[in-house]
Amino acid sequence: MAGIREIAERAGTSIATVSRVVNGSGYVSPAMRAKIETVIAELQFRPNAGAALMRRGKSRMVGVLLPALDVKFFGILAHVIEQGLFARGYHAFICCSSESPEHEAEYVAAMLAQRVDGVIIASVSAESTAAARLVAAGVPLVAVDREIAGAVSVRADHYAGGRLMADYLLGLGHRRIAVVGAPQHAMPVQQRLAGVSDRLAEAGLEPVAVRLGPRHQFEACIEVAAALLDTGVVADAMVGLTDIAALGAIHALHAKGIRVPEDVSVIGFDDMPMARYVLPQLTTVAQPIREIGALAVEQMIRLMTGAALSHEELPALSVVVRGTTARR
Amino acid sequence: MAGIREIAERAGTSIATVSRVVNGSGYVSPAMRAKIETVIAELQFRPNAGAALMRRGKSRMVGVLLPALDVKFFGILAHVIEQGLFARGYHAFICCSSESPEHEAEYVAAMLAQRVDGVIIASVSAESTAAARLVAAGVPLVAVDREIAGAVSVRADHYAGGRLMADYLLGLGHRRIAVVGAPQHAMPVQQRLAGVSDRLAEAGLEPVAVRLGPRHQFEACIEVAAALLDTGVVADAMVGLTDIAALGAIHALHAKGIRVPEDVSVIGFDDMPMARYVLPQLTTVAQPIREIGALAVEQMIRLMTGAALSHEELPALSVVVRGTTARR
DNA sequence: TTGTAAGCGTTATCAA
DNA sequence: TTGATAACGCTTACAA
Repeated sequence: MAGIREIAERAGTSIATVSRVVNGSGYVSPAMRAKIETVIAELQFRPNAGAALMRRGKSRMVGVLLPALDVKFFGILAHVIEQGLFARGYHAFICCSSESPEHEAEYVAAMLAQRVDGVIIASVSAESTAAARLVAAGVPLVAVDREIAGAVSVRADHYAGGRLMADYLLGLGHRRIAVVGAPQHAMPVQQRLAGVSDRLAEAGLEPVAVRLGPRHQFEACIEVAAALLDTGVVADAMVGLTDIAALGAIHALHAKGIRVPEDVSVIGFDDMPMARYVLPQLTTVAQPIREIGALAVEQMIRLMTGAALSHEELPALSVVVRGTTARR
Repeated sequence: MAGIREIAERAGTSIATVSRVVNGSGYVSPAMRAKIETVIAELQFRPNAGAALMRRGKSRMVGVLLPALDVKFFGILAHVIEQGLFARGYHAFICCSSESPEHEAEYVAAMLAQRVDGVIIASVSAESTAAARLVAAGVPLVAVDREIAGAVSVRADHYAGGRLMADYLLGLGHRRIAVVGAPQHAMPVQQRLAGVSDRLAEAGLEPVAVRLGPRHQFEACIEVAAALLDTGVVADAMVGLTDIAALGAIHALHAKGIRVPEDVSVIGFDDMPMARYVLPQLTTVAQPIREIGALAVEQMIRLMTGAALSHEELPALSVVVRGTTARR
């Protein structure tokens, strides 16, 4: 496999000049550049990232650690982050831990070995040591959608979002409000729940029922909502702490012959594409996920370049009114 | 930053032995191993992947090139492939081209520079040169969901799937069948369409209307279906060449006050989670996406290890009957 | 504008 | 079971 040395020989120049051409650094005369580029193409030269990394000590790569890729939220996040990083001249090293600590540990080791310039980490399980190891290694760290000790954090104000959901339902005249959600251990979910409860308390109310499931999966969410309904509680509105949970509630309601929104209003959270798939379309609180991803990249760049962190506020959450809510 | 040399010094041994411990290769006495591991932990030693790559010439990494990560199909695929690769001792280098040739070219270069042991490439735009460059570089290549010259291909039989859709509708007594889909340039979509048309032809029929949109996005799909409906064609069943397209058809139908499945039956293709979100839930042809991902990994392993390729048949496609189809 | 030369941190071969 | 040593291919001062 042709190396820089062979290129230099054939082009009648030195390896230093070839390196300059390959990296676009330093001065090279147009004639020389053209000649070298020709030889590079001829010999199908492919630079060796290992050698470059060894010399440079850094890789212009940013690790992106996510718990899953088959979950829409993370898929979108990965996409936005990749775009942002690319635009700034960095490559994304996307890793998904698949909820497995073993995977996670191995990918963290791989990132460290790869000498990534930083890591953007999205809501990994609480008992994971990934963040700690990264911090210990002195790698710039940006947490997305959760807080991590020693790391900059970028996330929506889930508590405010919870208040918003309750507020909107209250404004519609609903008083008997039930809440369903999952996964129960997720911090954002708990914060939204707290927001809902607090806002209701201010109105002298409390949820008529709360039910959180362990798994954030459609079928499981339907079951959680069905179980709640089976207790016989009477609600005139239901809060889904995520869009999936709201969709689960709608299906559970439907199975019982209860109409949405005529009998019961339903509101979700996230505004993922799925919110628009149901009929009627789901009213939900939109989470500015793309802005979150973009801001995470921006903070990472600042961290890596030593610039001051921005204290920019996240775009506000907002209720997207669609068809599953109605005045009481 | 501590290197293997320093570790050796502090442990009172040679770098060769340290290397053996780090890589778990060769013989090292338990006592020596313990001592070295202690020092490694103390100094927070992190191996340098660049140096290792330079020496070894390969990275035990497999590139995974996808057009997007925020599309459910690819998210699931990436997830399955990552899992399979991990289980075989390889790391996945997941790259998404974001539909941009520029991104794609750069990631291909990065993969080449990284000396990946192989690349699994999923349906990238036809005019991309990615596959060609990879083939030229002699990198083992497995194409998923599309065919690429010079590469092993793993994909569902979309043509058969198309026939299956038509077949099922025909069996229900439908005769006036319209077809909508997107993106029109995608080979799988065209193959499904061919399957539908051929099966109808065997029954002496042809689609009452066909409409393909350029973008596979929910809103765009609704518009495509609405435009088809606006022409005034009378159909008693609609085929969505993807689940999204089918969902778009349902929404367009709904907007016109046409009931599903009472007035018009709708069938989709893929069986993504979204098929279950709508009410009634979508009847669709299930694509064995997880098996496809797993098989792609298996073929890649065989390619890399020089084993014979398997000629295993893909699990058959099947109609998942849910609520959007009814007897005429 | 181009060339010289000194490593970078490993792995693997061979010898002990 | 361990050690010495020679690459691996590149970047980057510094010199010319």
